[in-house]
Amino acid sequence: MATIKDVARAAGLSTATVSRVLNDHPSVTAATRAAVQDAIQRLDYHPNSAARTLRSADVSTLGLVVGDVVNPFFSELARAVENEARAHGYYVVIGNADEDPDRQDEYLSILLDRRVAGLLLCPTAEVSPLVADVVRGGRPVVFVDREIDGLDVPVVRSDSRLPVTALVDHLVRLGHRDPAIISGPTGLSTGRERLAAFRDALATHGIGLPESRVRVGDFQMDSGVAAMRSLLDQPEPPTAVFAADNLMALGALRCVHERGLRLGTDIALASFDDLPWFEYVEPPITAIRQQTERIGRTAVRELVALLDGRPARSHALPCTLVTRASCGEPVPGGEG
Amino acid sequence: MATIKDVARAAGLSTATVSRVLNDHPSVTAATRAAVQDAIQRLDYHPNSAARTLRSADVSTLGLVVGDVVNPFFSELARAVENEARAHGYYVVIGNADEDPDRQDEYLSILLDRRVAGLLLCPTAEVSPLVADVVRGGRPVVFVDREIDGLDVPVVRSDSRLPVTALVDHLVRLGHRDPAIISGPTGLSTGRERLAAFRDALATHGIGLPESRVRVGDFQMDSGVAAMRSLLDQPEPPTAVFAADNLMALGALRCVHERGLRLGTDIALASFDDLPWFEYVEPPITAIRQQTERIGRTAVRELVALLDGRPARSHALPCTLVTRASCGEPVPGGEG
DNA sequence: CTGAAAGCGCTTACAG
DNA sequence: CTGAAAGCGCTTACAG
Repeated sequence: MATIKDVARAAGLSTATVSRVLNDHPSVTAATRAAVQDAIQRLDYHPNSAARTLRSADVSTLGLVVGDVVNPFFSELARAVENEARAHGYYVVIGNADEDPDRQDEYLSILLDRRVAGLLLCPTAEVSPLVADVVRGGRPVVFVDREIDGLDVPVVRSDSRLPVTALVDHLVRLGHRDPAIISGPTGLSTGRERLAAFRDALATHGIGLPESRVRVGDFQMDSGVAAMRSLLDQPEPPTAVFAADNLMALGALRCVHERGLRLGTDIALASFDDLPWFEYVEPPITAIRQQTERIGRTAVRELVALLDGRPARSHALPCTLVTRASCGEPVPGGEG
Repeated sequence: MATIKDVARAAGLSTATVSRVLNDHPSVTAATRAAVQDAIQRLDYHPNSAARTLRSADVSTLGLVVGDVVNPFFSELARAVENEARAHGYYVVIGNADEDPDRQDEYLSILLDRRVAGLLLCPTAEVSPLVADVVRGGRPVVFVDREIDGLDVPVVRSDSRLPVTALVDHLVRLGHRDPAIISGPTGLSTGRERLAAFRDALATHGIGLPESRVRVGDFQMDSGVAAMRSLLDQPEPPTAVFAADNLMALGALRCVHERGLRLGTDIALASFDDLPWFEYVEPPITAIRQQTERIGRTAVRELVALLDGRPARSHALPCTLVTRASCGEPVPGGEG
């Protein structure tokens, strides 16, 4: 692999000059610049970023470790992060934890090894020595979507309490007296919060949430299928199910179809996370809509603040309940 | 931040010995090891990985530049790539081109700068000097999903001809005499191939494909909405539309709903790319199913072959037409 | 405007 | 088993 020395030799110049060209230093003649660029071209030279960052930390790239790339919430988030980052002059390199704490840590250290300027992390586990180290080491980190107790890191996420309460009110109004939940992992803040909000809102209506009405999935599709089956296999199955993310809702939907049940009539279903196609299912699916793009953009802004030496703060962004017909009779003016 | 020197000084040893402890070198006394570990603890020392990888090249990571992260095809591909890569001992770092050739090139060079061992690329543009350079520079590269004319790079992709022909037969059998297509960019091999296959298959039935039956999108959702509107706004709109990827199909679906049309009755719709929720729309959507996971895994295997100094080859994997009801009356035994 | 030289924080033959 | 020293590929004052 060609090094800066090879380029310098090929161009008949010093490595210092080559370096200046690489870094767009103003004091280089156009001719010299051209000669260097030509040599770079010919040798297919790519600067070694390890060496580069050893001298001066690379400040052009942010790292994003996402919970699960195939989850539309995270891919939309990734796109928003990228767009906002570019507006600030940063690139984004993505690692996929696939909801696996070990993978998360691996990508964390890979990204760190590559000396990204800052990190956006959707934590996949509550306890990770690596994450704790990174944070305490003073590296610029912002959490997205999920937080970790005891770590003082800015978090940008949705506030689930209000919309979940609204959903429960909606369900109760439609006559559901025993709603169930397919929860996310209780080891994740989002899993815990949505479950707690659901339980508390039910309590308001004098409805309990016994074990027979709770299944814990992993935010991925298959766990939604399994959870739904298990809920429906009970002697007295629930009449309504709230899936704590879109992938588990998709899994639940698969189960409903498997069994030939009619959505909205035989069984009500609602999802945390709204997706475009929810509108086109028959009947359309009631969902809690997060401001995914805003979450991504806000997180980047807070990270950029950190990088600029300014203080960063946390955000809990509001969500909207979009009532459609999947929980029973359609509500007039549904798209609220 | 503490360096290896600080640790050495604190422990009264040389940096060489500290390094040996860090790398679990066998020839270190237990006592020495303990002393070093103690110093590391006290100073909260974290090795500088840039310096580390400067000495010993990192060969553990592959780069993947994807066409568009929010496209489920690519996110499923990314997951498959990652799983297969891990089975071979590699990590995968992802860059998102967002179907933008400039972004693609930027991520290409970022990944190259960061010294990935090899590259998986879904080319976003036919002409890219950077891509050509990389390939000619002899770097291990495998194309996924799309190929570039004139570049001799192994490609792993779907063979679209057969399934598109089957789809056209299906449409014609259901009485559609003027099917239209929402094509992908003709600057991309996938865009061109699917369009050509569609046109050729129609010709077989003595049906032409005039300009009024072709709209060109960019494989993203909004372009599907616009294309569908434009198709339907004609004096004599088509009775059937084939969207050349899932995101444009979703856009087309949005338009169908906007206009209050009944899918399968007022307008037929089929998609290249199958998605789980296509089954749950009313009526369910006919689609061409790619072997996405297999594409990803095969591509990694070919790249690994290249990295191991073995020859790599191209693959055109077969697809299946999954006929559902969105193009007219349901076909018995649809899931074929 | 350009070059010689020091040095970023590590690892690793080479000695002892 | 441990240390002195060279060097990985860059960048950047410091000269000229």
